[in-house]
Amino acid sequence: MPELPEVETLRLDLAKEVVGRKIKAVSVANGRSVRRHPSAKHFRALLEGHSIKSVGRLGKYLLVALDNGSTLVVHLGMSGQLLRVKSAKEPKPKHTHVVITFTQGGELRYVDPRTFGEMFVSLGATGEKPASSSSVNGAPPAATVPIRQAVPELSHLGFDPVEDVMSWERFALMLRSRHGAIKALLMDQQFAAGIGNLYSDEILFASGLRYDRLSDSLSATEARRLYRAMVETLAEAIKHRGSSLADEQYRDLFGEIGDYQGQHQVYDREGQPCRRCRNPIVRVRTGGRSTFYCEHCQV
DNA sequence: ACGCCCGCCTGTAAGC
DNA sequence: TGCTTACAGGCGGGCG
Repeated sequence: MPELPEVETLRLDLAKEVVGRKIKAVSVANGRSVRRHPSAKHFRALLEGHSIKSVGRLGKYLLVALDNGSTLVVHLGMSGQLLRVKSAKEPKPKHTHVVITFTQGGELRYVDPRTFGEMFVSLGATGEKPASSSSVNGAPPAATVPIRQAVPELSHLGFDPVEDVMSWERFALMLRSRHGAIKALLMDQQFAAGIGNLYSDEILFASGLRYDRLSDSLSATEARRLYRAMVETLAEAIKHRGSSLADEQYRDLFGEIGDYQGQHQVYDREGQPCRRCRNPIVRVRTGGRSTFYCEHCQV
């Protein structure tokens, strides 16, 4: 379940560890992880011989920019891990589907037991080098424009709550333009990119809002609280290097677990006392997934 | 437009 | 103890 904070933690470490490295070889052990390509060979050929220029992120997608203008896109799905190892001799974990070897030594391994995740190389909007960093005046936040040009496959994604700063008034307007349960909206990647089941529950607790409040029913104060809670909760989780739960197995680039799970107010805390009011945290199932909340603190 | 379900997957854990 | 079942849920697609 890596969500925005976990992917951002990976991005920050990748930026330090792999930028400037040249891809010597790529091996694919499970083609399902590169299913957008006609073959594993096709995927490999697009990567081999190219150097890594920078590492970006949009929602839950990692964007590894290469020196020829194409972008290696990585999504971890439910159980994906990206692991940086110094030596190829280190034992390979089960379900290691893709290995990228660098000319300078060391390798990057993509491990994903459930294969919900994927990797693919995007050639950009026209298959040519994307424009450097020109901004488009008006509506969408400028930061997303180059990314959307570089990776048209991700053009359906909404704003990134960490990268794309906006006024709470604008956010309130976006809420009012939709009708439906607020939790489902937060998790809708076409609305906001990067929030999943865990962080939507934490954000809603921090906002004092129930998961089933209708998005167009929020007062201006509530919308402002939700916006601030969204930005602050995600930022705090990034500071703590993301959440690792007992069953989930999120690991960072070095195989280490995150630290934010200890800060959780509601997620995976069914029956435990609310840290604010001591009433037990409630768990309900909606749309096939669990929602954790406090009946007293969230209205 | 929205809610809800399925299929895709494997590892873990609870239930019988 | 051993088998079966449920659950975890991101994402895309379908249906009502």
